Amino acid sequence: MAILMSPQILPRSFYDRPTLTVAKELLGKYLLRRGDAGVLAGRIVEVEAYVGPEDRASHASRGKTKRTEVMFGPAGITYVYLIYGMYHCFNIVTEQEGYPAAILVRAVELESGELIDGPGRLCRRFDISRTHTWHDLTLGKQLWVEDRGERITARAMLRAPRIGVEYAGEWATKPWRFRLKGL
DNA sequence: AGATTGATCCAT
DNA sequence: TGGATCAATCTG
Repeated sequence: MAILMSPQILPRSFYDRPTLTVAKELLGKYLLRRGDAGVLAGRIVEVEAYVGPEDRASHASRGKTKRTEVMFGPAGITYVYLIYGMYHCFNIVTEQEGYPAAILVRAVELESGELIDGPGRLCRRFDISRTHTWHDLTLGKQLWVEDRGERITARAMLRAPRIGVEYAGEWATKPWRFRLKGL
């Protein structure tokens, strides 16, 4: 007998684990955004992990600054930054407080089937901007992530180097991008 | 391939 | 305080 699972808001304990584990498990979860027009849902289909103070691709690799201190914060909060003066990028902070790590959400699939491919396009569609940084995703208000019971196997995902971090030397080659196959 | 755009960071 | 840089996207 199948167990029907009602959507579960991901708790802090989900995010407070090794970032690569959280990144893989975020595939198939749903990003939800409540706005004036109702609730928009997107199935997360691509993410990238930024892990620890040594990761030279990570904004946190040059230490704690006003911008990056959120990456050192508690798991389950958001880090949203502006890139190239034009686009926002939405990240989820992971691991224990004091350890800088986050996951960039790069693509989602809407319930209509439309693919929102790219972090800037995602933030534009979901109306996410820097004002949402430090938002707590575990409260189910405005912005949260749900488990709807879907499980993604390792062979259903593509693993590849992260995009746009060629400056990061050996860190640029780490296969810390995860994307569902066959989109 | 080149333009766009402005917040951020550090030193020239 | 100036200038290089940038976890992207669009247009050609």
